[in-house]
Amino acid sequence: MGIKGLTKLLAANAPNSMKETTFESYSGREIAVDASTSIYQFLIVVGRNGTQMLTNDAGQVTSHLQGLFSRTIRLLEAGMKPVYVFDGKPPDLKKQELAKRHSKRMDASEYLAAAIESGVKEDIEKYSKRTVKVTRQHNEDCKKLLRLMGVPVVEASSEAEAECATLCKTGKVYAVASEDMDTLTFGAPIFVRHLMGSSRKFPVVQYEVAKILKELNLTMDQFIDLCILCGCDYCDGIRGIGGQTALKLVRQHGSIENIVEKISKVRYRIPENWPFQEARCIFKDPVVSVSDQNHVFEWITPDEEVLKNFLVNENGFNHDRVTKAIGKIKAANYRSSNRRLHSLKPWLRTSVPLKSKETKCQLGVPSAFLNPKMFSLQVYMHLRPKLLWPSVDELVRPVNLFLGVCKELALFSSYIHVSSSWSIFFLLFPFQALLLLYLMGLQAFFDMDAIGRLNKTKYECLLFDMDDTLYPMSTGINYACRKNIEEYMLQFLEIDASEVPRMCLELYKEYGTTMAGLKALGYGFDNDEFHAFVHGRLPYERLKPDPVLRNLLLSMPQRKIIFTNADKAHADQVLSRLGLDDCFEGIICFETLNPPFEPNSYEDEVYKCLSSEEPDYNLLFSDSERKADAIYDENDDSLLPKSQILCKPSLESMEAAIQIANVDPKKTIFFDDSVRNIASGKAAGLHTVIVGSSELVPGADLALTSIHNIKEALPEIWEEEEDQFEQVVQSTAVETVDVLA
DNA sequence: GAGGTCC
DNA sequence: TCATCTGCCGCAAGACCTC
DNA sequence: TGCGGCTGATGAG
Repeated sequence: MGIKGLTKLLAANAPNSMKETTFESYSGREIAVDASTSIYQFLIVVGRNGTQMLTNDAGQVTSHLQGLFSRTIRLLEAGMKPVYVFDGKPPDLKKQELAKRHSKRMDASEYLAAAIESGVKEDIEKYSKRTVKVTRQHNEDCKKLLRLMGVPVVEASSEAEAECATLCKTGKVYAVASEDMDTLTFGAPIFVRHLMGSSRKFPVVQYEVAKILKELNLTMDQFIDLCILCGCDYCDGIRGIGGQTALKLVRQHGSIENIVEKISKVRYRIPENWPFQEARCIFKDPVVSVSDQNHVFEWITPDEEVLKNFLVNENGFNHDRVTKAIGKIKAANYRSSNRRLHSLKPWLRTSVPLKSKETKCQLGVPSAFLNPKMFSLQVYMHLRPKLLWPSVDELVRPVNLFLGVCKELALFSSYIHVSSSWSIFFLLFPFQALLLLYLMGLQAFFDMDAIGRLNKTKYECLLFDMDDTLYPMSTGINYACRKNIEEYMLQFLEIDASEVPRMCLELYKEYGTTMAGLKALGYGFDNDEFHAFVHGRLPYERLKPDPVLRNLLLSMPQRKIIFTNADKAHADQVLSRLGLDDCFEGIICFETLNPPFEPNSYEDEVYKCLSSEEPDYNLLFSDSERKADAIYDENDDSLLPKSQILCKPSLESMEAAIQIANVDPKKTIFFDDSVRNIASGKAAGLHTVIVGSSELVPGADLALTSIHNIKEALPEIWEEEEDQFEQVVQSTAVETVDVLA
C-alpha cells in the first residue's frame, strides 16, 4: 500500500517537489530498481491469456524472464545503468500487512475456481491476476538472468525500498525508480515514478526529498511521522486523520507523540498498542546490507553462451531473438563506457577552473584513433599482451610506437569480435595481424589454468594492499574516510552538497581515488593538507592488534611489501595499530608513486619538443602516460583529463610498483580487496588474490573471504623454497621503497 | 495505433 | 456548507513487431 | 498494488 494518499498530498501541498521528466533524461545514470515490484507486474501481464502464461517445455512460467529481459535491455539501450534490488526478510511489523495480502489471494483463488467452473472469461482473467505471488523461484530465476546479462544485483537485508534509498543516499545510484511512495519515506534523495510505464499514459515524475521537506516545511523526522499518520505498510494511521489533517497536525505539534497528547480523544481514537515508534524506526534506521562503501557497480559484458543456454535451452526462448538481444546489450555497454567519460564533463565545465589551457601540445593525439578507454576494462586486460611491455622506457622509440599500434589493433579486434572483420584486417594489415595472432596465442598460453600456475610456481614476494585487506571492512575506517573526503570537498573545494556524494564516487570509479580525480579535474589543493584532513581524524582506535595475522605474516618466507594508495602517515598509523609494523619490508604508498613535483623536467621536454622544427609528439606521448598532466581539450569529446596522481588501479601504477619493489611479477602474489585493482594487477602479470570475497572476480586467481584464511588457501607459500639464496639476494634491492621506521 | 505475439 | 475522510468498485498493470 | 470515481458520513466554521 505504500503511503496512503501521499501522491495527492504532495501534489496539493508540495507541487514544486515533483517534476515531469522523460525516460531519456536518465541516460547515463545508475538507477536502483525494486526487482520484486517489476517481477510482480511481469507475472500479471506478460503473455497472459486467462490463466495461461508463457512457459518453458517443463511447463514452468517464464513471463517474468521475458519481461525482465526486454525491460532491462530497454533500460540499457537508453543508456541507463540499472541495479536491481531484491527484497530480503520483511520486518516483523509488516507481517500483518502480508497476512492481509495472503488472505486476499486466498479469496481470489476461490473466486477463480468458481469463475473457471462457470467459464466466464473476464472473471477468470481478473481473479487469476489477483492470485499472482512472486515466489522464491521467480526471484532466483531473475537474479540468474541479470547476472548473466552482466547487470548488478543487490540482495537487500530487508526491504528493497530501504536498500534502494540507501544506495541513492550514498551516491551509488543517481535515483530510485519505483512505484512505491514509501521510497521517499526511506529518504531516497531522488525518486522516479512511472519510469517503466510503457503505456506512456502517465508521464515520468521525479520527486526530490529535499524539495518536499522544504515545501512542506518539515524536517525528515516530521515527514516520516506524516507518512505514518497517513497509513503505511507497518501500521495504520488514526481513524479520521487523512493526509491533510496529518500535515496540519505535524506542522502544529511537531511529532506524533505531541499530536497524540494534544488531539481530542473523543474525536480521534488512538489505536491500542499503536506501533508508530517501531514504524518510525524502520523508516529512519532501516536494516540494510552493510556494503563496502567503495564498492563500485559494474555493468559487464554478458556471459553469452551461458545466457543463451539459460534462455534458449532451459526456457525455450527463440535463439535468434536472444542472439539479437545480446547484441543490443553489448552495443549498449559499449556506448555506455564512452558515455561514462562524458558524465564527468559537467563538473569540468561548470565548477572547475580549467587547468592546462596554456599547454597547446596535444599529447593524446598519437593514440586518438583508438583510445584504450573506449574499451571495457576486462577486454583491455585480457587482450593486452604482457610481452608487449617488457620495460617500455628501455625500448627504442620506433619499437615503442609500433607496439603501441599493435596494442590498439589488438584492442580493436577484441572489440569487434567479428570473423569477417578479421579478413579485412588481414588484408589491410597482414604483418600486424600475424604478430597479433602470435601475441594472442602467447597470451592464451599464459592465461591457461591460472590457478594451476599459482600452485606450481615458487613465490618471491607478496604484495599486500592495506585498507580493507589487512583488516575487515566492518571496522568502518573506510566509511569514515569517505565521509571525511566528502566533508573536505564540501568545506574546502566548495562543491555543491547535492553533487558531493555522487562526484566522490564517480571520481573514485574513474580515477582509482577521489583525490586523483579531483586533481585531474583541476582542483588545486595541497596533497598533504588533504591527507591530513581525511586521515587525521579517522577512528583508528577501532583497529586492534591482530596477533594471528602477525604470526602468519612473520612465518611467511617471502618478501612482503605493502602497496596502498593511502599516504605514508595513514599506512604507519594503521600498521602500528594492527601491530604489524615490523612485518613488512617496505611500503609503496602515495608519496612513493607521487614524489614532490620537480620543475624543469617535463616542462623542459614539452618546451624542447614544441620549439624544435619538427616536433616529435611520440617523444611526449610515451612520457605523458607516466607523468600525466591535466590535459583537456574542449573540442575533443572523447578524452577526460588525465590524472596527475599515479595510483591503483592504473596499469602504470602497477608497473611502477613492480619496478620499485624490483620484483618479478610472475613470482609475486598481489592481495587486494578491489576488483579493479585485481584486474589491473593481473594485467601487469601478477598472481592475484581477491580478499574479502568468496567469489572469483575477473583477473583473480584465488578468492579469500579473509586474509586470515591465507594458510588454508595458499599452503604453498609456506612450502620449502628450493633456492632461498635467490630470495635473499633479491630482498636487498628495495632501497627506494619507504621503509617503515 | 491496433492487434498479435513472446514461451 | 464545505472540507475531509472512508469504503467500495472497476480498471490497468510489458515490450516488441507487423500491418 | 494504485488510482480515480463515486457515495455517504462526519465535523468545523
